[in-house]
Amino acid sequence: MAIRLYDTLSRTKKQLDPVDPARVAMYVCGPTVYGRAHIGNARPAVVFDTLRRLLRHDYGAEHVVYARNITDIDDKIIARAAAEDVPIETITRRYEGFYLADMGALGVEAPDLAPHATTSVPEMVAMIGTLVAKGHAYAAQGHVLFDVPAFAGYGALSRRPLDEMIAGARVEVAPYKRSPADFVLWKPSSGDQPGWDSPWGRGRPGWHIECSAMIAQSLGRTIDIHGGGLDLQFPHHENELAQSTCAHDGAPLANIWMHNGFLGMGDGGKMSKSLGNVVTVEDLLAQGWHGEVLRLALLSAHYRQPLEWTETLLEQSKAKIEKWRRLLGPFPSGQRPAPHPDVVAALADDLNTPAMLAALSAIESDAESLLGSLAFLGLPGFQRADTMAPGAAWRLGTSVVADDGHIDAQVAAQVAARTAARAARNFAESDRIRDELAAAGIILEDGAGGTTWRRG
RNA sequence: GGCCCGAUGGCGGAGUGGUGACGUAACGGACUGCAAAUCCGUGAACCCGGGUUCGAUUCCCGGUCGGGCCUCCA
Repeated sequence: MAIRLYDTLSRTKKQLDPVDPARVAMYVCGPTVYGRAHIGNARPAVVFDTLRRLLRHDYGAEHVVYARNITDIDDKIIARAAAEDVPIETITRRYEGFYLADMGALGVEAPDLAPHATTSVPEMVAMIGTLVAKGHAYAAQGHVLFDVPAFAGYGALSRRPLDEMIAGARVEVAPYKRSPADFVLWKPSSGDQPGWDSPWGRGRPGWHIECSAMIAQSLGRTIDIHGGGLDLQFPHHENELAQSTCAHDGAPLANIWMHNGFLGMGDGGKMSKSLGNVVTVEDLLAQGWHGEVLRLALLSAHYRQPLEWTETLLEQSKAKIEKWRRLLGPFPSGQRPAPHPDVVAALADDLNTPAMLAALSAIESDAESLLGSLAFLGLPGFQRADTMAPGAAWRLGTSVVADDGHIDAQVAAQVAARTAARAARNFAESDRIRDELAAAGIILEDGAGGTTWRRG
C-alpha cells in the first residue's frame, strides 16, 4: 500500500519511496535528558511510534530502522548536574530511564537504534573537520562556526529568507561570527565543564551537529523520513540540513521531513518547560489515566494540527477506551488478529488518525478486526494477544489494572448477595449493595446470563 | 517588527467545488424492579466581508480572532 506523508520541505504530500525498501530509515529527534517528559514531549514519540508500526506493517519489521537519539550532553544537563553536585552521567542515566518508562507506558516501543551524543563525539568532530575542509565552516576563538551565507539552500526548510534572519536577529551577535546567522558547531569547554579534545581545542559539540553526525553514523547519508516537533523546524532542522548537505556533497539529508504540531494547555498557550506549565506523563499516570487513554488522546487530532490538552479530551478518550473494552470483553485468541485494512489505509494517508478512528467505529461489530486494529495502534491495554497462550481466554484491560483475586472474591460475594436480594424482591438491599460497590469503583451490569461487573 | 499556520455542531475532530464523516455529550424510545450496558431514533456546525463559479464550508483577496517560530524548547 502506498504511504503518503506530508513533507515540510516541499510543503506537499509525497509518496514514500524508500531509498532502500529493505531498509526504510527514519530518524526522530529524541529527548535531552535533564527532566521528566511532559505530555507534549510524548506527542512526537507516540506519533512516530505509530508511523513506525505502519512502516513495519507495510515493509516488514525487519526492513525498518528507526533511530531516536538521546541528547546527553547539553548546557542544561551540565547545569542540572552542577546543581545536584553529581556527574552528568548521573543525571542523564536517571532521566533517560524515566523517559523510556514514561513512553513505554504510552505504548511507545524502544527504537531500533538510540545513538547517544556522548558516544558519537568522534563522528561529530570528523564531520566538523569535513565542513571546515570544504570551506563551509571556520574556526574562531575556540569555536567552530557554520558559514551560513556560503550555503545557498539555507532557509528552504523553514521558508525564511536569509537576509531577514540576519536583519531580525534578536540575540546579541557574538563578535567572532562572520555573519549573525552563523551557528556553532563546536564550542570550548572550561576546565570544570565536560569536554573532548579536538583540533580546535578541548570543547563540546553544538546541538545541531549532534543529530547530523548521529544520523550519518546510524542510518546513512540520505534517510527516508526525518521527524520531530514543529519547533525544531527552525533552527535545529534547518541547521542539520545545511550541515549534512554540505558535508555530503549535496546529498539530501532526508527525503521527507515531518513535523508534529503542538499541544495547547486549553488556555490558548502552549505547553513548554520554559513556561513552566507542563503536565508530566508521570503526573497523568499517577492521576489514574491509563496509558491507552493518553495515547488515544494524543492520536485524536491529526499530528500536524494543534491539540488542546484538556480534562474533557481525556474523559472523551477514556469513554472510547471503555466502550472498546466492553465490546471486546473476554476475548479468546491465540494470535494477534490483523488490523482492518481501512484502519491501515487511513494511516497511510499522512497518518490521518481521525479518519482512522472513524474507520474503527465502522468495524466495531467485528471484534476480531477491532482487537487487531487496537493492538496495531499500540494502545497498551489491548496488547495481551501477543503474549497469550494459544486458545486461552483473557480479559482485556487487565494489564493496566492489576488482577486481585481477593477483591474479585469479595465482589463476587456481594454480587451473589445482591442476586439473592433481587430474587426476594428486596430492592432496597440490592440497590444498597450496588451503590456500595459503585462507591468502590465497581460497576454492575445485569445481563441475560446474570450479573457481571467491571471497574469504572 | 519579520515569517508561518489555523478558524467546522455543547465539546473533540476529519473531509469536500454541488446530499457537512466519526467520536463524545444531550434528548426520546426499547430493554430493566430501578439503573448500568446494549439497541433504535432525534436535534445540533463550516469566523466576517467581497470575488471567481450555474453552485463555495471547500478556490482567490481583504478583515477579525487565535496560535506558532524568529532564543533553549516536542
